[in-house]
Amino acid sequence: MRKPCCDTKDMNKGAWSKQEDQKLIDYIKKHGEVCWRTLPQAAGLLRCGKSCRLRWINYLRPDLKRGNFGEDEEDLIIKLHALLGNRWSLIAGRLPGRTDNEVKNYWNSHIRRKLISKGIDPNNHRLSKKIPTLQNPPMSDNSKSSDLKDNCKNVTSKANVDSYGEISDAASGEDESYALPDLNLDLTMSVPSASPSIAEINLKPIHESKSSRKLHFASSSTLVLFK
DNA sequence: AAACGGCGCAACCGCAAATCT
DNA sequence: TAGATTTGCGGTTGCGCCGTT
Repeated sequence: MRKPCCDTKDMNKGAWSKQEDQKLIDYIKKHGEVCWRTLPQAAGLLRCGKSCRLRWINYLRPDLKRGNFGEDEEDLIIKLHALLGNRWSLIAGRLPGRTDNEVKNYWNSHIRRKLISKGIDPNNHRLSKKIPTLQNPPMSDNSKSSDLKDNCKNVTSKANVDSYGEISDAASGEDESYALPDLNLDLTMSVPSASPSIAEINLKPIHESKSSRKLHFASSSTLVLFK
């Protein structure tokens, strides 16, 4: 069994003090984002490395934007979530100055509720109750729904697009066509020979995220991409 | 003015992926 | 190549703030 990342005894937990923040900032300014495991001791902090990393990434980093999300950012989050599901770090990677935690919180506290109130299932971006007419779109803010609708206009004939501009959750694993918004993502695709039934899609966020994770799709699913 | 409830944000936890030895 | 260690991610929780009753 692997030991925990740090001894919890003798470690501070909970909210960070100004002094702790300053110590962390000073240390990283001087040495850069080095080994998080050893950083706390070297910086004179009674925190575990994980906690330091989180504090730096989510709060102290100088390039963070903070403040309210703009309408365009919100729109982009919705589109990216439709494409990527709950892959917050990838979504945040497309939003300069935003962190995965921030995006996740914003989704859960604002967007999710908003979509639900408009009768849209936030998990798969489908209408959870059918709203029949185009004349009465489900969103009170028409610009958003029409944005998504516009993005689905160019879909090939395989995609089913309803009055909302329905988008399936790519991560849901459902055997259906996917109508994806035009996101200009850097996508490369390969089919590993060892597992011909699975296609691997490498998602490389353009904005600064170091890691690129692989999404696995059943090959029976059809991806419909926009030009 | 006090109590209560909802909301938003920061931080923690557990797990998996990536990297190192 | 396998096991150990570190890093990163997503889900969840806890707490403070603010509006309502």
